[in-house]
Parts: sequence; structure tokens; C-alpha cells
Amino acid sequence: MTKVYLTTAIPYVNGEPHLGHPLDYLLADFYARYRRLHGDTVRLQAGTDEHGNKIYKKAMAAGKEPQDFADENSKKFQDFIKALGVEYTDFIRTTNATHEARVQEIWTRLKEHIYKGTYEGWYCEGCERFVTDKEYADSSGICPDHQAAYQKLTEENYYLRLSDFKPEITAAIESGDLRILPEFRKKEMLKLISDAPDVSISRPRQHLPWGVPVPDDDSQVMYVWVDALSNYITVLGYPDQDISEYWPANVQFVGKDILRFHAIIWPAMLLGLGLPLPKVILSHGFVLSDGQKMAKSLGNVVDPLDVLKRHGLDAFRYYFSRHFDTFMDSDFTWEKFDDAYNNELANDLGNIVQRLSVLCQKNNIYGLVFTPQPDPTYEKLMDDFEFTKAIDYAWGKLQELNREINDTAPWAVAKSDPARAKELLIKLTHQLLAANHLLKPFLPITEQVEQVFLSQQVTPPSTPLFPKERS
RNA sequence: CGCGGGGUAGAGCAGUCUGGUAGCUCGUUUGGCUCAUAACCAAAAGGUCGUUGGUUCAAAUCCAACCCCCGCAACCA
Repeated sequence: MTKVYLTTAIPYVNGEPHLGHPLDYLLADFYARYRRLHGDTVRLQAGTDEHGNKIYKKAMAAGKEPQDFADENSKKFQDFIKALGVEYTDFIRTTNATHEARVQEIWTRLKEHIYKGTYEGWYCEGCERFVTDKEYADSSGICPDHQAAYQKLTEENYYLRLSDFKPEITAAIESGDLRILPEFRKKEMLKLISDAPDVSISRPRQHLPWGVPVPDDDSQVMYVWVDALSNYITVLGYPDQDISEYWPANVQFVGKDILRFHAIIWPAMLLGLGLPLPKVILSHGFVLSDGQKMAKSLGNVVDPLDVLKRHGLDAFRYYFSRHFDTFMDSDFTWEKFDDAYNNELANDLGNIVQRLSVLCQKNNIYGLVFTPQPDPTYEKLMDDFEFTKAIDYAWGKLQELNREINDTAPWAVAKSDPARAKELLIKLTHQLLAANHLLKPFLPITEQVEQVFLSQQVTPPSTPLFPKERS
């Protein structure tokens, strides 16, 4: 039995889950379910990133303790992940005391690659933070929130010496030992690595009051990287426990925006610890709303809970698997979502279940047995993480089946030759169950479909699957 | 010349590496069927494949130049 470890990026819990968050979880869950159907033991991690300035300030603004604030938001994310039907096995929080202790030990073990340096940049007193060069340029040197000029400021930081690891990381990515997906991101990452300066991994305590203290230096607090990225191994028990059963991870699912950190800083940390690199880092695109990036300022933010409520969990997972490209940005609109529900889920899957179950009932079919057969085309797609193409392929099977039902017309055959009709229906039902089986990683409702046909006596579901809503 | 992605039917995309009558899903129109959720099946309409030039018997596909859209450039999924 193969052991599989999959990870998802841990979201920063300074706000509510939005429609972009499900992607990591769903992709990981599709793959996890697929491997579990093959009998593999899958460990699927999820969690929340809870330190940092933004959370500290939001908590202060709300008159709360940072920990209480983090507790509330972490809970929201955990509930959300459950609502998505994601079968995760571990949930890690960066404010967990065990995680914090482990992170400090990790820092200590990385010490020979860490040095103290100074960081100089543009700083806003009001925001209490440094701004990027781009922000500085865009705002002509004036903070838009505080109408105050940015100041040049210097502070002490610890740095991770990336140069110690660049050749090894580059070689791993080039050879495919560390596979970056999609392929077109690989070049981008290689270029970024060659240009990457050493990374600042700490902040003075007065600038970052909410975080894990740097060991042996009370004046400094760890910045996000060492703290958050370590979650993938602290959740397994590192460094107190042997993690070789599950590490290296088979696949790490991340958004395209944070791929660079997972392709550069994270491998550097792992090499510094003497741990193997993950086998695959898969980066997915963004969820666009009406063709645009979702942003509060644009007023096009969609609440994922509303989407879940609209047509239920299966519709949600269906839309995000079949109408979202696994690797590229894709668009969400209510109209497309409703169309997918009505024209595809209801008309194809829902209707065909109804169609065949009624025919089976009328022809008194019972005691069916189903054994899934391997489908190499489908498995190749799933193994390559081409989820959109895999579900598309499975859907094609449903459409073929509809054609075949029309062509063979079992209802007509039943009038003259009931025995032959029965035989036909059993064959057609097996085809449906085979297609249904391919949909299992994506749609939980497939369990219900099996129940309909594999129960003692085939009876149509009391209410059709995916009932159409009359508008 | 910062890096990367993209421009193919009303919408979303495949096809480009390995040149050879332009394909899929959804939508539209017409016909068929009646087992089924006003469902299903068939057929049709709809594209000068971003622009210009080149190579070739033949270019969405190869080469060159250009135009347009999008993302990224230390905390944004």
C-alpha cells in the first residue's frame, strides 16, 4: 500500500474565505480521492497561517486579543473546508504551541545558513510597514492611506543565505526531481531563482509583535517564511518525529502567486535541514469574477458560501472541476454556474440516472453487481493532474450512453422481448456505473448513484438528482 | 528590448512541438423520439485561426516584424 502526502497552502486568516480559496483544497481533494480509490493511504494537510502584522492590527482594531481573533477566523476556514467536502486528515495552525516550538528548532538547525543584515526601504509611519518599490512608485512616494511621505528606513533582519542552495535547487527543477507544474512556470521559476537575493526572514519585535520569537535573540521575531512554510513538516511531527513515511510530499498544491516561495525559499529550507525536496509543486490559476480579478474595490467579490448554497456541494465541485482549468485563470459568473447546473448536471447526469433507474424498475432489474475496470486514458489524465480533462472525458462517457440508450431503445425491445430488454438494461447500467466511477473523485453524489442501482431492487431516487429550479 | 501567459464560431477552450480539407463543450435554428428532470437523439447555421510579410505544392501550425489583452516583480489564493 502506497503512502501519499498532499499539502495545501495555508491561508492567511486576516479575513473571510473568498471564492479563490477553494481551488487548493478541491484540487488536492480530487487527487486524494483518486488515490484512495486505488487503495493508497493518503494524508491531506490543511491549516491556517495566523501570525503577522495584519492580524495583529485587525485584532487591535476590533478590540480583541490576536489569539482570539485568529481562533475565530481559523474556525471559519476549517468549517469552510469541511463544507467543500474535502477529506483532509490534518489541520495545522501556526499559533499552535507545538508548531511554534518546532519552528524554533527548525530555525536553530538552519543557523549556519542564517546571518544578520540590514534592510533598507520605504516605510510609512501610519501603516507601520515597508512598501514595495512598485507601491512607492505608484503612489509617487505618498502613502494613499495616510497622505504622508514615505521615509527611508533601515532595520536589522536575519537573512537566509539562498546562494548556499541555488545550484542544487536549480538542478532539481531542471532535472524534474522537483517537478514544477504547469510546465510553463518552470522557466519562470528558474529565471527567478538565478536573480533571487537572500531572503529576509525576521523583523524587529517592535515592527512585528505577533509572531514566533527568534531563538536566542529577543529583539527579533520570525517573519512569515520559516514560520508558515514549515507547517508542511511540523504537522507530520518534524523535528521530534521521523517523518520519512510521508515526506517528501507527493504533491504540494499552491496558488500561482506563492509558487515562487515554494519553488525557492522552501526548497532552500529543506536542503538546509537535510530533507528531500517535494516531488511535485502544482500551481493553479486564479478565480476571476466576470473576467476580472476579484477585489473589494471593484465590488465583484463573490462569497463562496453563497455559491455553495445555490445548488449544493456537487454543483460547486462540478463547476470548479469541469469549468475551471486546472492550471490557468478561469472565470466565475452566476450565469455560467446556473447553466452548468441546469444543462449539464441536471440534463446529463441527473436525467440519465432517472432515465435508467425508471427503465430498470419497469423491467424488474435487481441484484446488480459492479466491479470497476481500469481506464488507462482516464488514469493518465488524473496522474498528470489534468483534472478538467479527466472529468470532461468521464462526461463524454455519459453522452455516449445517452446515444446508446436512444439507439437500442430498450423500452421498445421490452414490448416484444423482455428477456433481451433486461440484458440490454444491465449492460447500459454497467456503463453508467463505470462513468459514475470516474466521477467519484469530483462528485460525492456518485455514492448515491451507486446506491440507486446496486440496492436490492432498483428504484428511482425519490426526488430526481439535481432538480431543476423553475425561474 | 524586465519575466511569463494569451489573442481560433455568440461564450469557454482543444488543435501549434511532429505543416496536409478547422474540432470539442455550452448556446442558437430545424427535424426525430417519448424510457427520462420542457429532458434525450440527429442535422444545420455560425470562423478571412490578432495584423503584415516570408518559407513551402500546402501554414492556425515553421520564420520575421508589429498590434492588443492579462498576470508577476518580498507577505495578494
